[in-house]
Amino acid sequence: MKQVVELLRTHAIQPSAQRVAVANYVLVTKEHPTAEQVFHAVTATFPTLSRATVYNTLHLFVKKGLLKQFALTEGVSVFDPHVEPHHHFVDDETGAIVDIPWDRIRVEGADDLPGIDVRDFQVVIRGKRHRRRTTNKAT
Amino acid sequence: MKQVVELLRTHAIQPSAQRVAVANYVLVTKEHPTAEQVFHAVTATFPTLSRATVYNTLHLFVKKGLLKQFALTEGVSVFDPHVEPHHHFVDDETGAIVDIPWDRIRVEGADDLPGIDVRDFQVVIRGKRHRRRTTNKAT
DNA sequence: AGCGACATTTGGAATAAGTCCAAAGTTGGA
DNA sequence: TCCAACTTTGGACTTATTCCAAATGTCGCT
Repeated sequence: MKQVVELLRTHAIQPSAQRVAVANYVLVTKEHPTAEQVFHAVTATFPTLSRATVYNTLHLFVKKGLLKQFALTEGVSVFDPHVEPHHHFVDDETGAIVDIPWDRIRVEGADDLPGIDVRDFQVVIRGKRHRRRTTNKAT
Repeated sequence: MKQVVELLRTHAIQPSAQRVAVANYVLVTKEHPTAEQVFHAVTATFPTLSRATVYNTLHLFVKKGLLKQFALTEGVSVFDPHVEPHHHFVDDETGAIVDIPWDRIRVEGADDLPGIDVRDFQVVIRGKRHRRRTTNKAT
């Protein structure tokens, strides 16, 4: 908890109560929440928090490099505290988003495209998670 | 023009005037338009077309396999008549989206992830286009 | 402790993208 | 011709997000 305050300070962010509350959720989660989900999660413990502040704070964290913002599903942005390069899997059935480690996938040629100054890239995978592999037949 | 009617028929789509008008734009463009952009482009020649019909038609085309829908920029979907697997480059400065041929990039390991039934994947590249090298083309 | 300057938060209005709906229009085939 | 199914439409509604001006909080200085 306390180290979040330090983390914000080292990123030149004033650690207001609201920002600390948002940080304590969004900088830790692996769920790739939308802004709305952040709002719901944080208002549980900080009921006076406003939506506008959630948006302000998320965008500030993105600007300061504490978060990444991704467009992986239609209509909404999701936020991810995992700021190092990595890939994403999107479960078509549930909408769940899962990080895929950078080294798990080998990509060749993406940063060497004519006329393009590549800032970053990632592989986006869609599909479904399959049921646990067991020797039982479940039907 | 006429072959669009045939194309719709072979995909079990009744070729109404509205659908043909939308098809003549969206099945040909390389611009990755949003629904709103389709609406604007097509109402230029078919002024009575409604937004609802544009959405209905785009979704129908997606369902019938004539279009792909992608979430590449925040908040909006774009539509792409290029339905074969390929990658995308998104220009950060202009928002322009450009297809990258499948074979231009080699990806290894994306379809072999534990617990995941991969339906498809693509590389999404972000950056900016750099100055054109003496491409002379009439504007 | 008080003050001013600045930063931050807030609720609500505004905007944008998309969905939903019931009524009206169109069409193909018996 | 007529009808049942299909298609289109405008408008209301929802959801995500931005914008704004007022209120509140913070900090350094005296």
